Amino acid sequence: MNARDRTDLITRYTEETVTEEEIETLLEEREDPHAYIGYAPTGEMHIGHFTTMRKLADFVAAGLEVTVLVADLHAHLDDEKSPFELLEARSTYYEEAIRGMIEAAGGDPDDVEFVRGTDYQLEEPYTLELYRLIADTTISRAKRAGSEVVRQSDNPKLGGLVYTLMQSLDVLALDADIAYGGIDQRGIYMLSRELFDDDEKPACVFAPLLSGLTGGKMSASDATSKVNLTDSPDQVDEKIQGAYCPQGEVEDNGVLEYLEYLVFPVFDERGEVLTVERPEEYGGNLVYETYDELETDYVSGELHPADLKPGAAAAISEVIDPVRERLTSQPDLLADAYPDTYD
RNA sequence: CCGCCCUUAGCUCAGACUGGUAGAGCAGUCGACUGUAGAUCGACUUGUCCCCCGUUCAAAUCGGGGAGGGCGGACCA
Repeated sequence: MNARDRTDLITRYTEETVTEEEIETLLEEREDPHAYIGYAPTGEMHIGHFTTMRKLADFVAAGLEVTVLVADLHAHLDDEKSPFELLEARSTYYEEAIRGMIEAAGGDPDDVEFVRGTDYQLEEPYTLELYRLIADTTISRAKRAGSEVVRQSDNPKLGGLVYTLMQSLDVLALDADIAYGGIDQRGIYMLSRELFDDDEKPACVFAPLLSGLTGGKMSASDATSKVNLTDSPDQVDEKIQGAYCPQGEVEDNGVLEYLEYLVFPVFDERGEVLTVERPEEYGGNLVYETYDELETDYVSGELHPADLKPGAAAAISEVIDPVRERLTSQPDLLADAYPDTYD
């Protein structure tokens, strides 16, 4: 693969790349540039995480060295979302879930290096650099950078601001050439690019954030707005059945987005196609090899939501199935990480 | 260290002055209408009124103590 093809692979199904030229140049000059994604082990992982993780298989295929940072300290710094005592259990669960997602997406988890925040964030040179950033950055600048990521409240703690600076610094600490994450991470990595020299600042790749199933954004606090990795086929079916899904409309349509960014990319990797069962009275079954074909039928009205939903639910279940199996076969993982939910 | 304010449904809050079986909006659940969902109607559900003690026939409400949160003052060789 040449640099151009590798760049295309790295940037496909993404929301934004900063900048494509930088990435192509990087690939021309270096054999195996280094990409990283960080996750704070807070709440249970869901289908939105899966669409983001799927890309790591593309990264590996494009010849990037890939690191996943399990940012344990960040999970506590962001409004104490994870209690200090649970950081270890949640980090273990996150790593296992992420391995499962990479494998389900057709990648080999062993091609990815896992790092914990506490592996390097508690000592020099990291701490010293962090203090310099703290001294150098205004409160309003840090607040703006982290506003889409850090939990907002009337009485925010300092943790949220330190969180933002730490994540900006992680790029350097991990020696990453490319910072990857959801588009919500944009502000933080733009701060990174602003703070550091040209030869240190990261190129960025951002994944789209999928709409929630209830219309609008996916919400951590609303179980019906998203499919969890451990949802049974029946639960998935129930959630998709209840999803906001206006006929012919693509806007804010979580069901279609799940298909575009998760189901079809994974099916493509596995060599599968999507079958939509439809009663004879409405024209009989349909088979789709690509998302574009499906969207065209949906927009034209040929494909009705009531027929799409069961087919989409089955396909989603099929995609998350290996991850669900992996997690439910180790019940202690979730029980230890979320004792209040699984007692 | 001192002073003041706040704590009521999943969320935002009213009710407290003047004690009498705890409310609204949003959210949620269920029906109707759609070949899905939403929207729109219709119905329904929701409580340790932060905790303890006291006064009273009766306390979310009054008094005392405590916890958590917020704001301000003072100190600053």
